[in-house]
Amino acid sequence: MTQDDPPTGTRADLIAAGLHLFGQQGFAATPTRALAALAKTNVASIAYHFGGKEGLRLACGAEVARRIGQVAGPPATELPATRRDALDRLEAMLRAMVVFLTQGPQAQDTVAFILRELSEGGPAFDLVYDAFFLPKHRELCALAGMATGQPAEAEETRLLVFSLLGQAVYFRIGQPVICRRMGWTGYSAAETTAIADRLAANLHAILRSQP
Amino acid sequence: MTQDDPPTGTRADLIAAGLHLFGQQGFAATPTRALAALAKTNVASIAYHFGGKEGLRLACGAEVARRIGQVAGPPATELPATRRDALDRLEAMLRAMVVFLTQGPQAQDTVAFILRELSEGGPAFDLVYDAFFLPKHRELCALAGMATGQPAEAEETRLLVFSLLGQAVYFRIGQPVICRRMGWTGYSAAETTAIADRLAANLHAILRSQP
DNA sequence: GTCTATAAACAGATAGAC
DNA sequence: GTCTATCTGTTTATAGAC
Repeated sequence: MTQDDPPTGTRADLIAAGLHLFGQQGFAATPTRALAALAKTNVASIAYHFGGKEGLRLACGAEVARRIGQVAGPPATELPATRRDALDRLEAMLRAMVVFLTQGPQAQDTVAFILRELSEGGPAFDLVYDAFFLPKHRELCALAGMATGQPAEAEETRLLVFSLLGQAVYFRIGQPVICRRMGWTGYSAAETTAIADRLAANLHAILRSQP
Repeated sequence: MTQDDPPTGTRADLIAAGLHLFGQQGFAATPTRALAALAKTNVASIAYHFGGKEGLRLACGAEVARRIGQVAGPPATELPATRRDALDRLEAMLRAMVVFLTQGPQAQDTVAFILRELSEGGPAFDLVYDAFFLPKHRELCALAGMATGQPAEAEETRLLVFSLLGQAVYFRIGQPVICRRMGWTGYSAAETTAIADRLAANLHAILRSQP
């Protein structure tokens, strides 16, 4: 139910509506009527399918965990052979993350929903932390550790990885500020590339100066 | 009224309650009764002093702009003489920002409120952008431009400054994730220092590799 | 499974005494 | 300026027809 097939029909429509509206306006600010209207169904179906508004929120969290499991895949079977390989893999993952955060068709809703749950301390947060954040961060730490020569789970390495991730996440969270200051109307392909190039340059500079 | 003396009495209590609760739970999720209770007054006083809940939100925004104006001060009169000076000033400002974001007695509420308004696209956002974000970012760009030898308002410079800021902001926004992964219970002095050292090291690595 | 109609709780705003 | 009591609209959840 967490890792299996995607939901269908009215359930899927309501979850899609939940991801979109909860992510955009927040949980409390979203009336059930708006959810039902966006999903082209009636308010009662929320209670029928999920037991209530709160149940829909949890179902959205489960769906996010499922989608992310699909995209991220297993945490890479073999470790890279050389420092150079580790650095390349780190850059590839960082670039993929920027693309996922700034572009992404349905990813936009997924990302917004997670960030909402994070800032609201919502119940879906634990789910996503265990299913995604923790394993992904460990994977990045293993690569960063190999690139710097330090232990993967050392405090410095974990903090270093967070500082790298933070740059990417900020461009999603601070989008309104950034776009206004940059004179952009949004993130199209050109802007995403500019951001990814900047962060890749930072990555190399930071890791090169490390040991 | 925007730059003058701080509010007093019931007005101040309500604004403090607004900053705290709006920042923590969001605007829509905060009932007026909770605001009145925290401010140790009655619900009617919100309408009396601010015209309504929305008015209180704006007053909170104005108060944030006022506090920030106090802390940030004027944008530094003279530019640094050498590249080395520019780098030192950048590091000092970055460290001050980390302390402001992670420590800070009343700053915690102030920061949370701004981030809420940012993510909700609230009306207080424009106020804070003009009063703080834009001038501060310009100041940082001037320093970064001097440190890298590029024009202060070049796209690369503006993006570089955002990537530096993003690291700092993320440690505030992602606090729940970060603390769980690091095994921290919160940000005390030791953790703040560790973060600031990490970001200062990143700053030097990035700017050194720039030109 | 889907829908309409309604119930019960709650929201923000306000009138009017003090 | 402060407060209690109340008004009016909206919310979520549910009962019951189809």
